[in-house]
Amino acid sequence: MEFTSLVDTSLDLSFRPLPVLDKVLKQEVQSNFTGLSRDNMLVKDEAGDLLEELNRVSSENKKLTEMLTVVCENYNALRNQLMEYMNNQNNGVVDDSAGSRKRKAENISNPNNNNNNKNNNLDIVCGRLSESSSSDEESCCKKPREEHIKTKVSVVSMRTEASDTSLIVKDGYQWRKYGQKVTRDNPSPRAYFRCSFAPGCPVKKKVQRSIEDQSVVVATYEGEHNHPVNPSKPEAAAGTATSTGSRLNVRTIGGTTASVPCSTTLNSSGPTITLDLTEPTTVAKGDIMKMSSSISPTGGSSQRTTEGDHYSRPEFQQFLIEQMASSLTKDPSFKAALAAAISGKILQHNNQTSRW
DNA sequence: CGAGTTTGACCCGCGC
DNA sequence: GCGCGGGTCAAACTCG
Repeated sequence: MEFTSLVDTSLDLSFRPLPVLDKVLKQEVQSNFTGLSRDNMLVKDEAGDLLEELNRVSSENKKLTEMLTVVCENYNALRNQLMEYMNNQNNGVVDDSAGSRKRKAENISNPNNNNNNKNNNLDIVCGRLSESSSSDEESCCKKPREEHIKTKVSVVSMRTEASDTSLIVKDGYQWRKYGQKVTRDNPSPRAYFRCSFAPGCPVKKKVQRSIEDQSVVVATYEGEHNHPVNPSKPEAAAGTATSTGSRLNVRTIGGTTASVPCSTTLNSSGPTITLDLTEPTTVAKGDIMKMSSSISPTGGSSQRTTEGDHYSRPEFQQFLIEQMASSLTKDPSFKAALAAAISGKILQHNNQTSRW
């Protein structure tokens, strides 16, 4: 969805006063000046001062307008960059498993097996992948792709009941477990899940209990969903862990953090956000949006939610715009500058029309 | 009966 | 080249 399609965030400072307003202003100015003409001597000094003041304010307004233009340009440039980044994320989703390896033995011994059929299906779904099947292309694109995937990795840790041995993290999506492995560095097994809600969805997640705290389940998400959250599980979509009552910590691989209306903690792997979800009331979607958009002034650059695609959702974008608008309108200096710019434009316009 | 889970085997990258 | 370990596959099994 086009970001700009929601709200035109650009500031239109070009002055096009309504004819009625223009008339009223002219009358006002005229009456003021006719009133002043009665006492010319006294007015001359004041007029000189006022003109001086007017010139000063006008030049100030000019500067402010220029600054505002620069700010708008910068904002637009940033917005374009953001759009580009988001488009890249949406379009550049690569299923690293699909175009991938086929079992050598199976290919030799049984070339018509199900595995081949599966890969063909995936090639159809993710047309991009079939293009990259040649080994040359694969090798030359390997590094950037890996880097790209790295940017889409997010980690979610969730505190569960100690008695709960399942490795289930309910997050609104439908997952299919395809493997489990005991890793060397952690005695608890790691479970591998693939998103099964939409065919061809490239997202995978690994779930493993924390080595430091066995009651904490750490889920690592890779990739980005190419479909919305499962609508049949709205409670889970809001980030609620339903099974046992739990706490949810969200952080990105980059170690960034977010200021959210809940407690923040520091652990060995960096700052994390703890959402106390043990309460029976579910977290509203709006709250998640708030959390997603509340960027810590001290923490870092960005914060992604569990799925990361909240950014591309219209509700989030609307919320972001509202936040930006409200922060601007709450800023008295911005309001003063805007008022001065507008009044300057009005005066400038009056000067021009009075000259003609 | 279909969808999901379990689990042993296999693949592959990486370090030595 | 070899072994290790993480990741994946797929047949067997379970469950609703």
